[in-house]
Amino acid sequence: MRISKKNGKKFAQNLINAINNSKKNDLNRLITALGIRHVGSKAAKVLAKKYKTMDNLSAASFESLEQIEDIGPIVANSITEFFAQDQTADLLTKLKAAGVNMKYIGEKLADNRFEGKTFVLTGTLENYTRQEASDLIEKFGGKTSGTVSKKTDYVLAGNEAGSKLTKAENLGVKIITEAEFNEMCQ
DNA sequence: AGGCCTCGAGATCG
DNA sequence: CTCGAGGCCT
Repeated sequence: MRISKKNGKKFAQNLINAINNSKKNDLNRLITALGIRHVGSKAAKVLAKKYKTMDNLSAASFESLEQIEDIGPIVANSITEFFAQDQTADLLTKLKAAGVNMKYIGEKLADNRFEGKTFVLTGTLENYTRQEASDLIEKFGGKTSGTVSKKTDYVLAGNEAGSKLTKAENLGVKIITEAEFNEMCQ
């Protein structure tokens, strides 16, 4: 499957973003920006960690991909088809020539205080962007998700929190304020 | 069946 | 940003 007209606009925008952010780029961000079907930020992270470099990923076999946790046959197929395209190879060559980082940067603190904990963010935070809060949680070994379920450990609620807050209350999920979150990160 | 990621669309805000 | 629909994985 080639890149359709429908996806062209998004593709171009993602490409621009990838280039602009290249200074602090980690591999997972670049993978996300490629706009591979069924591969968003979560899957990109898993792929970056597994293959370490874009070269390794582009050469990955269907069998190899399918064995990865959370990656099934549909997603694996989507990835191999993407890298089989001539224009993908051209694109990667150009990005490389432009100095875009193609390697995984494994950064993790020794502090795993949030190990095994799942957070859901809702509302607007005062001192963090969503991205920063999310990065912070991950550096402490925790995870962030988009939907509240009984598996959620904490819902970090900022101002103007939405329906996730109600759902958290119904499920009896622990709700924390930004101030409480700060204390947990001290 | 359950969980949640991905993606598109419509409100939000600087 | 938030939400809902759709789809993938276990």
